[in-house]
Amino acid sequence: VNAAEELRISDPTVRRLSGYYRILGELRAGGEETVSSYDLAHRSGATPAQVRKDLSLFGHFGKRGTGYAVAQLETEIRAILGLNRHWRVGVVGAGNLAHALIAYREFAREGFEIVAVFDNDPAKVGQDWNGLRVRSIDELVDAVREERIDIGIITAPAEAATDVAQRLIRAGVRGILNFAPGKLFVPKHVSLRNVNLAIELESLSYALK
Amino acid sequence: VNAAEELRISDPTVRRLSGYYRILGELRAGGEETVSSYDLAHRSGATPAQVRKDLSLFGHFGKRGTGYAVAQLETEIRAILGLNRHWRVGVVGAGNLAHALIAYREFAREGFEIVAVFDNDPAKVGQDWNGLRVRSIDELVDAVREERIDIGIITAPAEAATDVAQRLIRAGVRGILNFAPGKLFVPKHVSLRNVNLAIELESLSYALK
DNA sequence: TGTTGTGAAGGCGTTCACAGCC
DNA sequence: GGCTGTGAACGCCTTCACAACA
Repeated sequence: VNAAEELRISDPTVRRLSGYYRILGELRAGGEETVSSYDLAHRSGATPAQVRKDLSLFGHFGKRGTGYAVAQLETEIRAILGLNRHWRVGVVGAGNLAHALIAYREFAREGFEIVAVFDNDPAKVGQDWNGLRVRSIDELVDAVREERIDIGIITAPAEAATDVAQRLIRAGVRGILNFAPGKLFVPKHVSLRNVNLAIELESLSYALK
Repeated sequence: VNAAEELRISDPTVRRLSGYYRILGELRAGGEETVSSYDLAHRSGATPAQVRKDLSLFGHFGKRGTGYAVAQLETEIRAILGLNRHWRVGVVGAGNLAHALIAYREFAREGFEIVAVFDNDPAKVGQDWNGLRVRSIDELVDAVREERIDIGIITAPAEAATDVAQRLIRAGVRGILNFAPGKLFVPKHVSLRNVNLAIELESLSYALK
């Protein structure tokens, strides 16, 4: 019974699932075979009821009196999150953040492969980045199509972000992860996630004041 | 009239304020003197009612029929967010992400100064990073106290994050921005913000599936 | 007239509490 | 006895709608 296609799942739920998924990987590596909603809750920062409700939206994965089978639940969530396929990713902006993303082990492990890097600085174009040649922004639209890139990550500065997003969308990417501050307008068939480091630090500042 | 000390302000509200603040800076640079809740809403992705409600939690900043005075509102929000003071920041984990943070112009402009970098890799300790000497993790507690560091940023790998957080807390930081996956347990006098890149990409993956 | 400030209504996610099942 | 699955209650944030006012 999979209700995913019918039911609307909230963003917080999806983000928690991602958390459960990581924990399940650790539990499996540690030899655990079952886990209760209480344990998952404690490790993830959620509540037991929350864990059960989140999982029940997608099926009946648990056994009363026992809990959830670690390996099976991990497989279920992998499928729910769409991690049992390969995602081809392009990064725009060949700076330090791009370097950090390319080096990030977690990504490759979950099926996100960075297959292209772009920059508008002629001095950077042509450089070798972990085996990838940095390409010009002018090649972006064609390259995204050729490389069949699904997801674009914008690490370019704010001034360039709008233009970069338009190119990515024109080239047909369906998802964008944006690190530049400022609002991007995207058509509704494109999914957008924003990570704004200034907001994180400023909300900390507010809490500390 | 400042209700900040009495009223409980929600996290979403604070994050939106941070967005308004950035936009106000742009408007001022563009020579705008007033702005309406409609305009701020459109530029930030909120709704006009939301903008007015957020601002009304802290005072009566607007003029009916006219809108908000850009420069004045910017000053108000700066004070609300605690950005009219200097925050001393330490980064733990001298990798690519740390490089990106140190190079990030936005931070310095808003009063966040990175004054120390730490790593546990002997090969990195002693290296020069934009004028900062990379210090050993073993120096962390003493250095945080000496340098009067308020905020710690954890860019270390997941395995090290718990230990790093404990050291930061023992040394007396009041805020932590954590980039490592996994839950950190902090006492309630310490504020914690998490940025988890895997969750961002996986929630995109879910939306695209 | 144009726009703010705000009580009231609405919507949505979380928590409760317990029936159901192993 | 232990733990899941879930309808109902709750609480919180958002949106509405309009009075107040420049």
